[in-house]
Amino acid sequence: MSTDYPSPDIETVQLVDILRALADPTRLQIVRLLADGKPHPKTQSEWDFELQKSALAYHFKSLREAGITNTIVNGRTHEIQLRREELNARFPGLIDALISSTPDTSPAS
Amino acid sequence: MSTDYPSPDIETVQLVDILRALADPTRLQIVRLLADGKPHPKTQSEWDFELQKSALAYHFKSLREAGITNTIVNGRTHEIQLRREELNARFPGLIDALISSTPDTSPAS
DNA sequence: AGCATAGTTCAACAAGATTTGAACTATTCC
DNA sequence: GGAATAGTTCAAATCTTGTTGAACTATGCT
Repeated sequence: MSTDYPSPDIETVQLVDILRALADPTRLQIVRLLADGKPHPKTQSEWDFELQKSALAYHFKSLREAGITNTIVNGRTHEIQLRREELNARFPGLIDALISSTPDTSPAS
Repeated sequence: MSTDYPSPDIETVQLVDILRALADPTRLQIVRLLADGKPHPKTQSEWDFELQKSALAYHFKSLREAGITNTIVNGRTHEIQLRREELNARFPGLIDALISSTPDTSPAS
């Protein structure tokens, strides 16, 4: 049957919801890895988080529902893709700023 | 006595903490109102949120601790100021993207 | 000193977010 | 059809956030 994974229309997406979705280390990291704009399989082994697959599914769903990603169903595997162009049109500069910023700062030595 | 309101060194500020701080409608709105870079008094009547002063104090503290604002003590009144230049150097384009994006979208009619 | 004003802190509560494991659905392959 | 693979959903447990009201600290004013 039509198992469908709808993302909200970009016009209805609110900034605060984008921020809430990205205000989590796991999801921020996912988005950074999606930065190339290409679809990435949801397959647990592709992501090296120490999380159960149900937790990973929860984060993927959060990102999709916030309007950040699209889901592409491909037989038995699913892929997610950053909605880079749409997000850029709706919130100019935001995604670039998030992705280009250094992932982490090493402690002062 | 020295009642002090320390903000973290900008170099130690992590993006995810900035995002967590801004992932709340009240705090996002505060930051938008601070966009002019000038100090704004914390005085409850200056902000028209429907919140107790303790809740407002909680949000101001969250923003300061996340590294987003500075506190300026001026006798019995306090002011907060967006750390615009420092944030811009640390996370280029981020604050601009947040501030320039439309505050809200009206529901489709 | 005494009082008013500005703001903070604290404990308690309510509401939300995250994780886990188990059960479930959908798809592919033999 | 049956087994394996990929992913979702659900309830339960736990943790984190935001709000309130009351008590408190600090400063200014008379």
